[in-house]
Amino acid sequence: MSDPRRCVVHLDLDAFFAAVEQRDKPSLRGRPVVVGGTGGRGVVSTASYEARVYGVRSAMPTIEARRRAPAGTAFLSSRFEAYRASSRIVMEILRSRSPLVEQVSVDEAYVDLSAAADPPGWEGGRLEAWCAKLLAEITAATGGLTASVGVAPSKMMAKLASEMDKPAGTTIVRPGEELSVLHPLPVRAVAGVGPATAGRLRTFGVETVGDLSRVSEADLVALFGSAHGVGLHRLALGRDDRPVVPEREAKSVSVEETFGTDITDRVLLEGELARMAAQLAGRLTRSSAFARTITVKARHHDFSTLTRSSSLPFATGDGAVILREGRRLLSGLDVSGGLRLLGLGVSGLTSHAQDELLIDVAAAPGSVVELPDVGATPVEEAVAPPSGDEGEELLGRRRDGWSTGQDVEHQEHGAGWVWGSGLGRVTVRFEGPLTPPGPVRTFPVDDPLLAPAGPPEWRGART
DNA sequence: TCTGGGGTCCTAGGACCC
DNA sequence: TCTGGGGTCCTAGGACCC
Repeated sequence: MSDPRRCVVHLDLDAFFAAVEQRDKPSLRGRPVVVGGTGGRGVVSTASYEARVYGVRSAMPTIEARRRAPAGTAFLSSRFEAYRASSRIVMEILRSRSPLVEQVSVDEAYVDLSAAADPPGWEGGRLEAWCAKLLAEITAATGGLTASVGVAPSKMMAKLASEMDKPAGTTIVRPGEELSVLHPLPVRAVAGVGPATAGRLRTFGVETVGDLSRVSEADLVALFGSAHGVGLHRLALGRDDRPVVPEREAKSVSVEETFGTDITDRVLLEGELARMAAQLAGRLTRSSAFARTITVKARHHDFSTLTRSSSLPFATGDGAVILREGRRLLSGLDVSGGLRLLGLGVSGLTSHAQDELLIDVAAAPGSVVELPDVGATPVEEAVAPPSGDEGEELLGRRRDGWSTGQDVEHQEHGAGWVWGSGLGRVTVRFEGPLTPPGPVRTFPVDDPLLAPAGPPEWRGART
């Protein structure tokens, strides 16, 4: 069993993206809201609880969600800036409780309370009171967002506990109670058991974690390999001593895009590659990182996906170098059948550029070392000119520049959000987190009085 | 139903070196 | 001439997670 002295908290913000939208858009409160890709190939990121009633789920194609959801459901594109702002507030609150906080994603974190200055302990009702206070503080500080929390002696059990009473619930699994909670659950509850592993286990009659716990470690290793097999065996027995790790260094950075229609035109694809290379270079620069390995990813019309990668003899943060490698890798791929997705990534990250001098020294005397033209070519100039409206349309981008849910500011009507756009018009609802539901007005898409805006200020909202 | 975008970790084979 | 074993690096693909 895991160390009973450990006390791990898992916190999960409830329907996070949708909840932020309902907070910031009063007319959507109490109504079904679906956040995610709104285009033909989009998928759902988050559905509000009102939308889940109709069977709308995360990762579902948006097309399917539109079929299931009732009329009047809001389909919004994501506003990551707004979600990050609220996430930061929540993470700060968690860090005020313990120095050991591991942020898993924008809406999820572990806290190791064993490292806290004044841990509440398992006995009495102190832990319950501690959780209630935490959740109340989060709700107050975020303008009404709710979270669910689980507490247990290990990460796995804390996470499972946080899922048992949603939304806004608290579940505590005390030392010694783990197996009675864990074993009745389906195998999918174990971290690392996805559709493939669950499917293979089912063919052996293994349905629950209890079933899994009765399979020998040797059999699991034979089936799933050493790392996965050993891990499954331990977790099924409730043994989980994975530490709460505050900071991890990124191992790779990537950008990818699924197009509105499959693309066969290499000029268009190289233009996309250039955009991605510039984006990657910017992200590397901002984190003072350099990369040695470049990877191109391509998905065909039939969803088959392949990657091609190559490692440079030096680390680079230069978009032109990344782009040149990317183009070389792309040139070796067959795109005649059309690509539905193109991606570009870098890995082998280091915090310093291994400058070419090192390679020079390492090279045999007299040999010629081909140096990269570091920084010589601005990425934008290294490719064909932007593809124009026709290209944008093929790529599946909005030509009018407005996305549903986006924050805007109108010089006469004030702050609002894009309710919808098309046919040269954009409709805006003028309301914000601190106002009552507001009126709707329609403008030409190029109305000079209308401009994109940052996330609205919600502090002071009544909860 | 027809499948996003950002990641992590693992495996396996081949090259290469000692 | 035919043979070893181990270690590291690289590439490709797949499972999984949020």
